Amino acid sequence: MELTDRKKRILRAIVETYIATAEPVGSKAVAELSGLDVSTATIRNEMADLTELGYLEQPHTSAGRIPSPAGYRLYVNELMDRQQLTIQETQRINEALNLKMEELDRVIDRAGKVLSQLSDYPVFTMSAVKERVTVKRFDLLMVEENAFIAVVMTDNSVVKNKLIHLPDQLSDTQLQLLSAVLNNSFVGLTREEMEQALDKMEAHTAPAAFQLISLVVEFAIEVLEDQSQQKIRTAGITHLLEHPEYKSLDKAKPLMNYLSEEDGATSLPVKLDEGQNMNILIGPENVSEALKDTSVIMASYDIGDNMRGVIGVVGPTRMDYAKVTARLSYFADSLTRMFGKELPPGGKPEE
Amino acid sequence: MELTDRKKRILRAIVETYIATAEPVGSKAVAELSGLDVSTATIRNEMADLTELGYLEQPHTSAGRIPSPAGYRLYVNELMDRQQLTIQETQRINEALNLKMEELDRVIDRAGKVLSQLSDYPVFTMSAVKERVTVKRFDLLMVEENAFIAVVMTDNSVVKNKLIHLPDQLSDTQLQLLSAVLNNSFVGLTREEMEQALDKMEAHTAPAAFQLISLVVEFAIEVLEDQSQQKIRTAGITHLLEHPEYKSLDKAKPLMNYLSEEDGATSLPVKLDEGQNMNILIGPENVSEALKDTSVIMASYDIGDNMRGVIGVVGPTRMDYAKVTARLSYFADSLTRMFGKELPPGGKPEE
DNA sequence: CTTAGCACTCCACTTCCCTGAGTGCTAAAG
DNA sequence: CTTTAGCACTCAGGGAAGTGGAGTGCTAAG
Repeated sequence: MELTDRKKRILRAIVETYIATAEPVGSKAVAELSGLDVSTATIRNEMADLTELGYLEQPHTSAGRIPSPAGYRLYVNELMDRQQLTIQETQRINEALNLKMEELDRVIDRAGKVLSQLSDYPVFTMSAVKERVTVKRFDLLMVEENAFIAVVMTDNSVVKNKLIHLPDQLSDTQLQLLSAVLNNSFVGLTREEMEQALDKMEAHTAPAAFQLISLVVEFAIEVLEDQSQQKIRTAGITHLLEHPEYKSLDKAKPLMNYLSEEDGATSLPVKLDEGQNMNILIGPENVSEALKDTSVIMASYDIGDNMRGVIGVVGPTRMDYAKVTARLSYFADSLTRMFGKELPPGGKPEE
Repeated sequence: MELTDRKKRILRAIVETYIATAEPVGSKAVAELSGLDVSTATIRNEMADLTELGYLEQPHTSAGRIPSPAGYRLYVNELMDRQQLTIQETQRINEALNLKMEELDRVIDRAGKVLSQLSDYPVFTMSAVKERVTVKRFDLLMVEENAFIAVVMTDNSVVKNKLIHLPDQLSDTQLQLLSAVLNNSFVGLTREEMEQALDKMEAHTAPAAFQLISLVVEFAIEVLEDQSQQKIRTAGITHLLEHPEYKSLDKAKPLMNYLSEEDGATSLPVKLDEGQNMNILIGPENVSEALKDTSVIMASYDIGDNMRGVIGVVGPTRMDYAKVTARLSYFADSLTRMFGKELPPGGKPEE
């Protein structure tokens, strides 16, 4: 059954006041704020209906109402105004992103921090993943007789290096030979394939040579592992403490721990279906126990080469959805615009 | 004036019980715990003396006593037992450090985390600095016609690379030429010297070539900057919340913010005089306002090549100094042993 | 269907009191 | 001169009781 327009306006007024004040909303407040020209008694009747329908909750008999998760859901789906960003905010974002166009990771880290400041909530970022990452080429650079630098470049254009010390001396020719072996046998392989190839090679290779090869290949494997790992970082956890629902430490502590422990954050619900680029999880919709009273808003950004990342905001269910989604989507779009292919026209902040 | 032995035992008992319980200590508790066979009245007299001398404080008339900063100072200087680590703990530390002997930064990061878990306090780490860092050599690797990898190796054996895209195509010969210029003119220079050399070169070099050179040199400058910067990281800030002095959020928030904002942490009092390898700052001895009710224990570790880092623990003045110093010094020693030259015999965990 | 009125509920806050741990002082004992 | 016992005093913390007020649900009238 569809709600009447008046019920919607009442629900909306309740959600928004509750978001702003964090306190149960009574019929009087609704009468004033909803813009409806009816008495509090009428409002009370409507509120009783809405409670009946499961959109509102009552902490105790004589308190006002607060939105239920279903109420929030309805709000974000239908009722919410899409907020605009101020010019200062867009500037701030742009500065944060443009800043020297450093490495991807660092830009995203910084993006997380700024977003956290703008939204007053903690933010998590997940750097992009690709299904199949392989090594594109190996380079070896002699440094001293017993040390060289191994440079590994992956097919998503990440370059990593490592200084490798050797027990024995090594000639230039040997190094070139090594380079040839590596580039012939280990290019284009994924991590697992490399491990297999290495195992197979062990049988018919001289131990000394094999040791040398595996030194470099193991480094390459590490690099690939690192690439395919979903690295989740969080920023601005302390913002939690600013919100009244985390005034009691007993409430704040578990969530803060969950977010600050890497392991915890790893299980963040960073599923984002293909095509969809913004997702809101309200309270109990979260799988993880620690997030039961928490909402998560996340957006994805596209990076070239099949890569995709997620950036998201964590806050109490009474989170300012309108404000956060506006900022978040602008961020995600900016990241996409910055790293990825062209954005289809229309994907601008003014949604 | 020297304190009598009995006064010292009483002070010590008070400090230790207060550390354990976080509550003012009364004469009765002292009588039982100090091991002295005297009445509470005698203890009271002594405690009155100690208060007079400034070693103890009284939150209000009829509460027990708590140690003053001077009392803590005396405790850490003279009274404190040097704690031993359990075997499990040393194992834990060793695992954390050995783990794959990754990059310096990561090892230290991880060390910070484990230390924070072991001590239940937040930990900060500062990576090492060297006075004069220069580039030891440049290497350039062609990737495509319009892109190459620049590899920069500094004299403290740090290797960084960057993928550089070009507007135009570049031949192998040109690349070799570029490499020669770089290795001839910019090796052995510090950041500032490089900037000067680059300026001077601009006058008598073809614009196209100069642009190419400066692309790489600017990257090298970034690398050096990065090296000479004191990078401070913190770990385990949420541990603060476990301690009763930060039960009220008003207390916890400023300190947490101070620690989690990079800028704030930068001003941490990481001075450590040469030769000294453990330092304790108690409450008001800290310069920064946010640390006034906070103690900082820090230890330095040596890394080869004139480099030195600091790792430290932040906690309430009522922090378990004995426990923390034991763990901290073992950590610092392990880091030194791992990266640096041999430790002089005797620098073992047992003080 | 809307509204005014009214009795009722219950949280949040204040006030008050009380308890108990701890103190300082004094006077006696060693 | 030091130690001890005794005692009156202080004060934070916690519970009990009381109160105000916001909000509700119901009823009856417009």
